[in-house]
Amino acid sequence: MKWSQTLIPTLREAPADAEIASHKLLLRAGLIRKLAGGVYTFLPLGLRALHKVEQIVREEMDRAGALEMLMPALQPPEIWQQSGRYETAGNVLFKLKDNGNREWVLSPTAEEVITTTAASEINSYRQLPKTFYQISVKFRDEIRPRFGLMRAREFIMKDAYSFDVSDEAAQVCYLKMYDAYARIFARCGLKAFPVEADTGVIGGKFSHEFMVPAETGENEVVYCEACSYAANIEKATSGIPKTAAREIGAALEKFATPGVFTIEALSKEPFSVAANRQIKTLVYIADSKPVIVLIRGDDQLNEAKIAGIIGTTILRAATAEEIFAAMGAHPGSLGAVASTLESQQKDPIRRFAESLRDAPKIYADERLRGANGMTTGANEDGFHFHNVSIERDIQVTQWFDLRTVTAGEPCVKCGKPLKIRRAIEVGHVFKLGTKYSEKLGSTFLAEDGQRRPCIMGCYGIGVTRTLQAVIEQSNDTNGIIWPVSVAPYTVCITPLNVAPEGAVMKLAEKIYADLAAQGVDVILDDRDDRPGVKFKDSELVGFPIRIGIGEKSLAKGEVELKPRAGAMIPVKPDEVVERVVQLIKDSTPAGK
RNA sequence: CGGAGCGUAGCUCAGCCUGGUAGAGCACUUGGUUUGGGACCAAGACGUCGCAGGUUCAAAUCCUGUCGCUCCGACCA
Repeated sequence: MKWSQTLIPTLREAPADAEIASHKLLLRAGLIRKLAGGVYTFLPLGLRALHKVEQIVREEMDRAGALEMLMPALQPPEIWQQSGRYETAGNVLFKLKDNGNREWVLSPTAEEVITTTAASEINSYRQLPKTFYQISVKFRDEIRPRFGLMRAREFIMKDAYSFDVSDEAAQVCYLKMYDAYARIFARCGLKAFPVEADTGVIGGKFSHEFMVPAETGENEVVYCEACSYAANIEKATSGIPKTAAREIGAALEKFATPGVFTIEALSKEPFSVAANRQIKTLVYIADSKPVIVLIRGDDQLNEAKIAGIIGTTILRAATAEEIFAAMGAHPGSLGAVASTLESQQKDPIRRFAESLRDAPKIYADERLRGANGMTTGANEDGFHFHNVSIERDIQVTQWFDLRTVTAGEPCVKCGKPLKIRRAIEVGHVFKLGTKYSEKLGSTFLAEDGQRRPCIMGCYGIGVTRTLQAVIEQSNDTNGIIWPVSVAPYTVCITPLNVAPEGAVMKLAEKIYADLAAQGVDVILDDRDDRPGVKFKDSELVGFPIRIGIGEKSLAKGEVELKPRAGAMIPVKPDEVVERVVQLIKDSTPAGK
């Protein structure tokens, strides 16, 4: 490609709405342009890079035996109602109406469609196992799109779905995909690592996310350097000890705490109750019903955990008004001690609470199990209790691990201190089980004559996000540093004098033709611009290899081979093609 | 959904407080000079000052509404 023939609108300055390095570089290097919030056009150069990522994904999916297909992005809402996700994923579903007022949804993933297809086309164990995938545009109604392609309303995702006859067979599929993912990210030049993950909206039993470490990532990962443990913070647990029991079994003691509404205030004079001897009482609204969550005063609730336990995504903190209606006291004085909770809730003015048939469920963190001598709100404004024994005084519905792990806690596997770092989620693999196959009727007749639901798995890769993650992980002050595997062009030839009959341009044209003949993706910067402009642009765009040709070096019988991330190598003109081909070979990971 | 900020040339922004002829740099066009790290000179083109309404003799500027964008928050009672 000749530079003058394509469109590479580089910018000296980044648009003001770009925050992170990769987003700025995508815009400055002329790869994408924003059409609206979270909606982007891929310009020619950006599309080339995107296609390279897609091709790597395609090759590895094919290698793993998955079958490519293409499903509609525009989908009828009925199948979403059937799976139950019309409600549970409702906050991210784009919904629209056609001119006949019929409703449609724009697909964020395609479990419903593929399961519907499998239901009608797969009927026998003889047809299994099967894994299908597609690379297509997806939609999410993001509350707050940001960081360019990282969190967009419209994006490209590879989604794959496996159908198996048994858990054992599904496990084989899962591992195959897991391996394929490791290969894909390695080929993209990404340092991605798998972590245990929460299953979120998709649902299912078991999952891993593939994470790219980055300060600007929107996820936090808990990991152990001593052993293999790594988990999304939404899922992570630690070996932190339970609250130490105290010897005494003293009776409840109510005391006045006027103006004290925080854990911190209660930990100071004159009360001096350490945060780790307090019980924090939180109220959430899950599917429009209040639930009470208890956690130790010095711990943080992990909302993803409680949402997972209740099995809803429609979970939010209750407002002060809702809390008073449900509890009969205001935040800061709440408590779940049985007697007070009951008396407050029975108060006739608590209409909201009365409208609920059942008392709110009380979920407590495991770390509080067996705790006594604790302090918590009396569920009466301005009062707290001392000497609370949680098992004696509070009717806990169920115990769970609900707290958020913090750095330095002992690893749940090996006991060494855990670390936490930020990361970008680029891939996600799930074991789905029969959640969708049961609801949408994807069953098969087994060898024994029994009809059973398929065991499913699903596997996603954010293709556009992966592209941006590559840039986020590989750039410097001058611009992008593309790995060869996803660079829009591998080689940029930069003649410093573009006079058509000059020796410089003639040599440039020859090297260009020779490289192209070798199958190298090469671009020739034939613009009649000053050298500085051309050098800056080639570094901003980040081509892995630049071949500089100018009168000065040519007089010495040399051209300049400049790897984007390395030092300049003088090379004889008739050796340059060979050297370039070798460089490309050296920088391509084995196994391709 | 709550709070804050911003919408002026393709991009970065000034002008707004204190109402009175629409600005700069970069980019773009033409001519000339220059030519190994984002050149220089000259001439030029590019704006319903987000949109709608109001106040006023007069609105980019003040007021109201609206749309869009950005940031913070929407666990830590």
